[in-house]
Amino acid sequence: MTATEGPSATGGEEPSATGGEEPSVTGVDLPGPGRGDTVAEVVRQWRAVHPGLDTGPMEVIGRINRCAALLQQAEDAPLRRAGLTRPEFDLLGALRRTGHELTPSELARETFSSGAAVTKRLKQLTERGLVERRGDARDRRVAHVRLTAPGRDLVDGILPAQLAYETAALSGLDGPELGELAALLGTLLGQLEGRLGALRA
Amino acid sequence: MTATEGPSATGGEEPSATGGEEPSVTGVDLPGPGRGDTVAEVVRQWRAVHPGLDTGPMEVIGRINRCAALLQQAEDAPLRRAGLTRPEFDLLGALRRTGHELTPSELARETFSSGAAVTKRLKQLTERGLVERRGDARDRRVAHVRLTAPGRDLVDGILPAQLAYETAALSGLDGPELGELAALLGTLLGQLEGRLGALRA
DNA sequence: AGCAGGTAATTTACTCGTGAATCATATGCC
DNA sequence: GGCATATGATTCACGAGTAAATTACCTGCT
Repeated sequence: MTATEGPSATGGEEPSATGGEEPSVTGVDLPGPGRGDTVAEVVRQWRAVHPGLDTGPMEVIGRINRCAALLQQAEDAPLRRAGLTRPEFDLLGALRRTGHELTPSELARETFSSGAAVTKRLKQLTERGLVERRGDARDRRVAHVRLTAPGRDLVDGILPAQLAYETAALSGLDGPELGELAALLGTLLGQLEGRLGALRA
Repeated sequence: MTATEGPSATGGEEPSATGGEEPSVTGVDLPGPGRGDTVAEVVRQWRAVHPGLDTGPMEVIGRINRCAALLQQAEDAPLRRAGLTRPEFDLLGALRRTGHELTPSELARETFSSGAAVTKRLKQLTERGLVERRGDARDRRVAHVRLTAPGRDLVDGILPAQLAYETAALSGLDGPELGELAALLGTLLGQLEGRLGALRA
C-alpha cells in the first residue's frame, strides 16, 4: 500500500530524509546500502510512533511502490515526446509484441485495464491512424484491432529509447544484483498472481 | 514503464501465459523461480518479435510495476472498508507518523502529490472531521493541519489490518529473501531518488 | 422456433487528479 | 517607504478512468 506513504502519481520532490537508522524487526537486518532512501525515513517515523509495529513488510512494499512511481515518471518522458501516454503505448505494445490482431477484451486483459478505458483509447488511436478495426464475420459483437504501418513504426521507434531509459535507471545495480532482484521479484510476483484472489476480500 | 506492459490500475486478470522460457540476454540468467509470472511471458513475446533486444531491464522494471499494481489493489481493500481512498490514507498517515502539524505544501511533498490534490483532499477530510486546520499567526498564507482525535483513531485502527495484508502478501518469501529484496530495492531506490532528476528530461 | 441468459463492446454519469491561472500575503531591494 | 518578485494555497477547466447501465448479438434449452 505504498506502505502508508503514497506514490500516487504526481510530483517528484525529495522530502527531508534526515533521520538515523534503526534495525528491522522482522528478523531481517537491512545491510548498509539501504540507507537514506525516502522509505527508510518513513519507516523510522512509524516505529517511533508505534513501537510495537512489525515494519518488515513496509520496507519491501513501500520501496516497490516508490520505485514503481519514480520509474514510471522517468519512463513517461520518451513517450510524451512521441505524443503518447503510457496506457496508449501499452495498448500499442500489446499489439506489437503478440504480432497478431487482438479484440478489445483481449487488449483489456493484456494491458490490465477496464473495457471502457480500452474503448476510449482505441477511439483516439484510430483517429490518429495508429490502429485499425475490423469486424468479425462470425460473431458481429467482436472487433479485431491491428496496428497500422505507422503505428508499428511508432512503437518500434520508441522502444529503443524506452529500453535505454530503463538501462540508465538501473545502472546503479551491477549484473548479479540485477539478476537477483529480477529473480526475487519473479517469485513474489508469481505468488501474488497466483493466490492474490484470496486476499482481495 | 511497466516494461511495455501496463499496470495501469484496473483489473486483476491472468492472461494466457503459455510460453516456454528462454535465458536473459543482459548476461544475467534468471534462475528457476522466476518462471510463469505474467512479465516473463511478455518479455518472451518481445524477444520473439525483436530478437536483438536487451530485455534485462524489462524483467526488473516490469515486475516492479506489476507487483506494485497488485499489491496496491490488495491493500486498498482494508481502506475501502474504512471509507478512505489510499491518497486520503497517505495524507492522514503522514500526519500520524510525523506526530506534528504539517502545512499543505509539506503534506504535498510528504505524499508525493500535487498541491491542488492536497487542497481537495483536505476539504473532504475536514468535512468528515478527521482533520483540522489552523491559520499561521506570522504568515497568513500558510495553514497548519493536524489530525483530530477521531482521525488519529481511524489511522491507528486501520494500520494493523494494513500490515496484516502486507505480511500475508509477502508470505511467499522467507526471512532472508525478504531482507535481500528490501536491501536491493533500497539501493535501487537510493539511486533513483538521488540522480533521477538527470533522467527526467 | 423462440426465449432465457450470457457475453462483447460501448455509452453514460461521475470522480479524481492535473497544470495553469489566481488570490493573498510576505520579503528583498532601491 | 514602495515597488518587484517569490511563495502558499486555492480555484478552474479539462482529460482520463471507473462502475453501472445499455446495446447488440450469440447460444443453449425446451
